[in-house]
Amino acid sequence: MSREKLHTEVRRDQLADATLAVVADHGLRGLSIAAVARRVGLAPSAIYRHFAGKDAMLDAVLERLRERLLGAVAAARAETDDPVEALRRLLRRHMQLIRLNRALPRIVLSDDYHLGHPERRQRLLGVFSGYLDGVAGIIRQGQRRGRIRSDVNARSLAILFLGLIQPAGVLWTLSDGRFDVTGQARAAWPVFEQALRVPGTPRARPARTPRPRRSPS
Amino acid sequence: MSREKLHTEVRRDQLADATLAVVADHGLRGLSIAAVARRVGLAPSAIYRHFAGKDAMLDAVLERLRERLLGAVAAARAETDDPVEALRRLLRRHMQLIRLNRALPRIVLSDDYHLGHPERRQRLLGVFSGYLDGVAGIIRQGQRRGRIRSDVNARSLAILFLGLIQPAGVLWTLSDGRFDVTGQARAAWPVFEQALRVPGTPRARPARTPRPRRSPS
DNA sequence: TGTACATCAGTGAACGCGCGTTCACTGATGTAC
DNA sequence: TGTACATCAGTGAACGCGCGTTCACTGATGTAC
Repeated sequence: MSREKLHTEVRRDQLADATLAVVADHGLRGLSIAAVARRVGLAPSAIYRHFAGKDAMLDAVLERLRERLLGAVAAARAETDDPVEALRRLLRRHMQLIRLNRALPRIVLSDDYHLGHPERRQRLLGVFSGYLDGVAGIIRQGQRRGRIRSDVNARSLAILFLGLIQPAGVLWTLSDGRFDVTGQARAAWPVFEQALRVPGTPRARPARTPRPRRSPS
Repeated sequence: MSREKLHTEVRRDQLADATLAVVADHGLRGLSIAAVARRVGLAPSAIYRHFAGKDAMLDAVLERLRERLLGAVAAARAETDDPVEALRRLLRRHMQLIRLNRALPRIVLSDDYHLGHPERRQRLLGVFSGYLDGVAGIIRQGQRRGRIRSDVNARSLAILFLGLIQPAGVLWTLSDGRFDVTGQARAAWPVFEQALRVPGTPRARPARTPRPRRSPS
């Protein structure tokens, strides 16, 4: 195995990745110090040179997921000025994030991660809040411009947006990747878009950025 | 403690309830034979008079949750003939189910429950499918009657309906009951209703059964 | 450029703990006559 | 209604296992002179 000495910053990164991989393959319950060590070719005791313990390792992993989630929100916002289009892109990005990080739903949805660890639950709630704040921000922008209905508060709509993603993610995980997440997203998006529309507004307003494929209505 | 001898059918029921309670309080990770035994006032070894092992106990618990979930669908269908109203009632019932069975989201969403147990994953997927079939059935009925848009398939809409519930449930669990699930449901429902509407249909068609409160539009 | 020393990422053996499960047993409850 | 026996839900002690963590150690890498 690797056996060679690496600087602790490098190892920490490597170990965080390995942890995500183990969780992706074997779930939180299958996550053990030994499994992570095996994955990078170290003795279990070596882990303690880089993390105070298992808890610290899990904290590092959550931080990593937080960055990626909020990164997706920021990227979607940066790509376009149209709020509705930004949401569509975020949906895409989020689905891709789940497909690439199978550990994401496992950690974010598992109560085992935070039960009995109040500080950790607080942090996880913080990640959710941060994400929802980002989405609500986009929605509020759309409301100010009259593109999105204003009779429902942005936060509730943001949670509804999350509902576009979460069940699909769960089914995808449960079916071991057989469930078609992107297909579901493609089918659900136009429905959500109609739900956002200001009551009385006619059908399709063209988005500011051109769309690649359009599902046949 | 109880110590008295009970017939095994009675004990099995009691133990299944105790298991749900332990999971509600301490999560799947906190679920141990000892904890369940303590809850009903028995010695840990007594459990094995009624279940082959921990796995069998978890199977019984899933069966119980399945009954309650599908029961909610059946009840909602039975109460009204209007498909859209049936969905609204199911939403209510499902939220209540979560509030009363805090173990429900923990078990249904936790990968620890099924990872490494292919048969169990299959069963859990079966519960999901059964629920979604029920919802899709209601939706198809609405589509036939022209109350619900037909340009999106019923299954996708059913998953979207689940999206009304799941994120709320997760936030409720994470926030330890502080998140207002029913409030979210009340806010999200009209949006979902609009999303279902056949494009071009005017605003409010009165439901066949009268509604108690109506959120101010 | 070479030598002496400090630092620090690695190892393997050992620990204590909690947990699921087994087993020989007890004594209350149900049943046959 | 009473007696003898079978059944069966209970007990407590003991087990083996996996896991997180500790600790004395090794030897490679970096640094000071």
